[in-house]
Amino acid sequence: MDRMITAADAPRSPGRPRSVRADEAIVEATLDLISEGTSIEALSIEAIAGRAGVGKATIYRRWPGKDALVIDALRKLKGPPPVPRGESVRADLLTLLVTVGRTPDERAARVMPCLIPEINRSADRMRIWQEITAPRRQVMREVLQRGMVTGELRADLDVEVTIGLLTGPMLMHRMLGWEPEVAEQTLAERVVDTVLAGAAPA
Amino acid sequence: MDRMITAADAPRSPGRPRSVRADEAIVEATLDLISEGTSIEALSIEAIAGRAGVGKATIYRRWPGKDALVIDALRKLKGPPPVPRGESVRADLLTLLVTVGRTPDERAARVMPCLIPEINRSADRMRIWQEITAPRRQVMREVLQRGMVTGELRADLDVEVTIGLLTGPMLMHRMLGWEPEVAEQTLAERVVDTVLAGAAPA
DNA sequence: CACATACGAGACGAAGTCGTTTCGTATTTC
DNA sequence: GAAATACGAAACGACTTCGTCTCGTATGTG
Repeated sequence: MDRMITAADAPRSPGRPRSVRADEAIVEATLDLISEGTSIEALSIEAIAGRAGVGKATIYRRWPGKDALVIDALRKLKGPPPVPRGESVRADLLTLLVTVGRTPDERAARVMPCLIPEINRSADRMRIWQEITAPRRQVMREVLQRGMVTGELRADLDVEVTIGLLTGPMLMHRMLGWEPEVAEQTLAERVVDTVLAGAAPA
Repeated sequence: MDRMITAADAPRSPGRPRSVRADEAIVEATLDLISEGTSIEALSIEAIAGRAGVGKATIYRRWPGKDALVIDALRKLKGPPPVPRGESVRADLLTLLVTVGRTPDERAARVMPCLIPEINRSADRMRIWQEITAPRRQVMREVLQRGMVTGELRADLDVEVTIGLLTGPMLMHRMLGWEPEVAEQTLAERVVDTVLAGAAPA
């Protein structure tokens, strides 16, 4: 994967050092533009430079092209996965569900839908996506496995599919406008409770 | 919504009539390009004309611009929702799930992910999306309600959320590469059975 | 201080796209 | 046969973006 040459790098060479301020301004401008609706394909270096208040050369000095810059910017967007409090499985799942498709950064919710076409354009990018989202799935997996041990969940639960059952509707809600009138907290509760109860008669 | 002026229109005026062959070639070329990964924003009239073997003027004679053409092309892509056979709720749900994100046209599965950013760019487009997908959700809703009557499903089932539980994982699978190693038929069975059984202990 | 490098700004030619218009030709009605 | 309209092809001027390069200036190391 392409890596930028940051202000932090460089073996203390002579001359003026790279501006950390420019580093951040470029990445921020990139994320802003994407989150405002500019598709990655239509994203231009000119626009990024203009938004960042930076010369184009300053960008090309750091990244070989648009794609490498975008990948670096998206890496910056991700935060650590949320840590559930561990009280009950139901409460932990609720905590995780309301953050599906979110990160600490408010722009993430708007950026994510824009990435789906990119993901589907190459197996390589889909792999990158899997790596980024894996830690979050792992957290949910551990909560479910804990529930199977404590008896809060059935012992023969299909854990992987259950992750999909919980996550899928939340993603649909956020990315496809499913059930737009229902608040996220309410939807999360209904999803968890319906998954727990099952559709078959008691 | 903008409408094209088709070969079928025109009150039998004199002069050479519009070529139906060109109509179809333009729409087909548009769908081909989108399904091959060209984002809608990056889609060019030039490329469509070239692919269709048609002059640009022939396109501008029918549609006012790119957006109107794309909307018309997507309309052509949709087919009627599948009709479940009505044997058992479980079998009907399986039938519906394997067609989630599909239509009779093979390209639909590749086109759909490309539309998500467009949907999220305006409330108007999200509404159009809802209208297109509503009939399919309605079919699943009826299957679930039938199951509540026959006793195959619990009487107090949250129908809307259950639709999301069933559909969401299949969409994740298709659009985000979730569980890429699992076959669709197998995944559909596991999803249905896990939803039916529920996660809580028996 | 001398030197090296980065900075923002912008000029550069090449390429692509836009929507319109003009070709010469083809097809249909009256 | 005359008139009307559509056809594919291509040229038009205006615009945007590309990646490179050159300005004059700023900020570091030695």
